[in-house]
Amino acid sequence: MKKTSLKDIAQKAGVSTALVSYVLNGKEKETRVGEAIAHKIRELAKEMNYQPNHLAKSLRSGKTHTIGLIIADISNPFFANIARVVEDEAKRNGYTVIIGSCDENADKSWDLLNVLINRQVDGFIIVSCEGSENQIHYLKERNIPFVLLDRHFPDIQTDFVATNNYKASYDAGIHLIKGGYTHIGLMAYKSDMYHMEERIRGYKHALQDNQIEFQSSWLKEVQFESMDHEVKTAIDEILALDHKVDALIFATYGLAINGLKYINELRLKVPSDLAIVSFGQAEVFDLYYCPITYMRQPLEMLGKTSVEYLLKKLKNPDEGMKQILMEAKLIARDSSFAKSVWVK
Amino acid sequence: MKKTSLKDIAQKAGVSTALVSYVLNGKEKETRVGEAIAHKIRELAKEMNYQPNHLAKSLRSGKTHTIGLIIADISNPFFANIARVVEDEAKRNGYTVIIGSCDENADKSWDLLNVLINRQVDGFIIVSCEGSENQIHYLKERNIPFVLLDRHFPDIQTDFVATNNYKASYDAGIHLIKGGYTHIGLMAYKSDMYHMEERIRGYKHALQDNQIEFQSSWLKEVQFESMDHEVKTAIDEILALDHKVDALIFATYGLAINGLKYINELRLKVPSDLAIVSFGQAEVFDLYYCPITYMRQPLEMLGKTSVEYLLKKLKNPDEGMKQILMEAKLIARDSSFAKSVWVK
DNA sequence: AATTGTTGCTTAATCGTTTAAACAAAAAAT
DNA sequence: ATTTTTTGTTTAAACGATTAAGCAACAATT
Repeated sequence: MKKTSLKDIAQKAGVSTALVSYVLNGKEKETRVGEAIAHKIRELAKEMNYQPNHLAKSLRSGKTHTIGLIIADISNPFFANIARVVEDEAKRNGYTVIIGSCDENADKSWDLLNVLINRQVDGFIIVSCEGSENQIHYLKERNIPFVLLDRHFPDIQTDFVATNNYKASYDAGIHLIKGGYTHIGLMAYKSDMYHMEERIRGYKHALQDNQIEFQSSWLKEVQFESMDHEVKTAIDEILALDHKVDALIFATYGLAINGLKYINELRLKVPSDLAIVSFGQAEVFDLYYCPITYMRQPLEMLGKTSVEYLLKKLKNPDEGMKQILMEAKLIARDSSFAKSVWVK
Repeated sequence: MKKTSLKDIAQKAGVSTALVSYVLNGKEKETRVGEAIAHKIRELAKEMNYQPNHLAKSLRSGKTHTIGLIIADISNPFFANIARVVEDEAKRNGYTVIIGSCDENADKSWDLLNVLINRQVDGFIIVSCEGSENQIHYLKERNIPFVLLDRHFPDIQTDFVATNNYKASYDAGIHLIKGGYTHIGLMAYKSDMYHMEERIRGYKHALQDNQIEFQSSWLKEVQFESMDHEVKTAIDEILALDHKVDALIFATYGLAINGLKYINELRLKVPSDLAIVSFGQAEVFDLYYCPITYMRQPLEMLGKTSVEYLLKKLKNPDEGMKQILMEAKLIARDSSFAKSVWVK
């Protein structure tokens, strides 16, 4: 049983395919299709369960109503959730999303980009990974519409939707300082990505603005690929210091998970031995015996806005560049409970 | 700058599009294309950065090299991970995956199915949700290839790849019994789905085979939609019983997360107050102060095999039905530490 | 009565491929 | 020298839709 096509309907109705197309696309008025025949066509279409062939439509129109979503790391629940938001929002607008994760690997990202371009996606939403600047330039050159999500490149003029990472990190620092912590560490990725630099910058400024001198031994930058054991070493180190750290900020979800596991192994008490604030968000943080304070990023808004920007651009390619930084919100939990209260 | 098409190359080379197509598809031998011209075409293609238009190819061939993956609940990390496996395996075989989550809702599943059918996916891999039997019948009637993943319907003859849930649940029970636990509860979803029934059946048999009389008050079936608070009530109840439960099996990841959070709130000690074994798997279970014993399902194998089955079916639609049940493996951790050891 | 306008429909090109069939020229066999 | 075979290439239809342009038939206007 083959799928019914316009032609099948046309044949059965004894008219040309043009008429059928007009009617089923609601163009009967403009194109002056006869009342009676229009009715008949609609009947037949329903009867024969006509479903238009997207491929043919797309080939003709040059629009696939498909968005390519390239995500740096889909195993991170923050990104997984944002992907869901993007998918839902796109669906609400009649778009389908094809998702790909490049696992923080620029080569993989290239492959994905090409596969999706060949699939004629109308545009991209991209959570960039390190070393993928050339890909952004490529898209710009080829005039393929795209919006950067969560991470962007300050040196490249693009549309983007991201979090104010400087501010978020600054706030995290301030929160701990206000809580009476004075030796505050930051665990981040070793990376040239702007969002990571911003998180480091915000952290440093928070210390500086409160007359705490930043110690370079407090900042631990670990490699994404060898996170598992580098995190352990880093924690060992910051705890062995003279000016031993009493609070630690994790700059990403992955670091937090690894770090907390190890802190568990060490039988350290949070927050008395070590206070914690983390980026990223996941129900997981509630599972820890002591709920984890974290920076809540406006996940829904980020996802929705990125779709909105992209769709606007698809409708009107000449629209101006859109850039927005959204604020994260600190969710205070027990893991950063004020030292001033429980000390003494 | 428009994309280069076959025609563009043909023009520049001064030949017909047919030749170009033959050469670029490696059919030069069968179709006897001249050595020289073939070379020239290949050169030009590279030079002009030719990328075939997938839409046109698909329209012509009737094959999109795209798989629709419908997942009951993508926010469950087990499913999220299996989705990644499916995606990777498909990519390795030159297929693209379009993922949709129906959030355990049969209507949403219908929508997804239709969207994807209109997009002309070649076939489906489906993690079914409750009440979606009609959709399976629909696919069978329309002769659209598909493979059920993780969940299947015993009353409908289909290809499927799933876990032996009966055995897994039985093993979970046996493990606890051997550990000296005698009052064992099971928290499951209220559902007609076969995989859930099997998990209940396995649990009951484990008790029965060890002369423990099953108490209906030990089995808690909660609604997926109102899981948050129903789980709490359920835990309250099984702890208030005369024959109070000393161990609890969570039949899914979502139940475990909610349950463990609440157990934390109650300040119950695992495993001394309550031992835990859970289905589902996630790094999260390591984060709990007391690592959680769980049934590891062969995630990689499940995903890969489902792709393999589907692709085989796409190549040869008449191939026989393939069904396989894989075994889960119990990963013993502290949360189910043998009572016989710590109780004097 | 000739012109113009309106209505209702068909024709045919197009999107970018694939591929069976046709064709012409050269080479081989009779 | 004619026929057959081989070789290299082109033609054109097809996939399933959209849509500008064309064409009758009839009605309305001059």
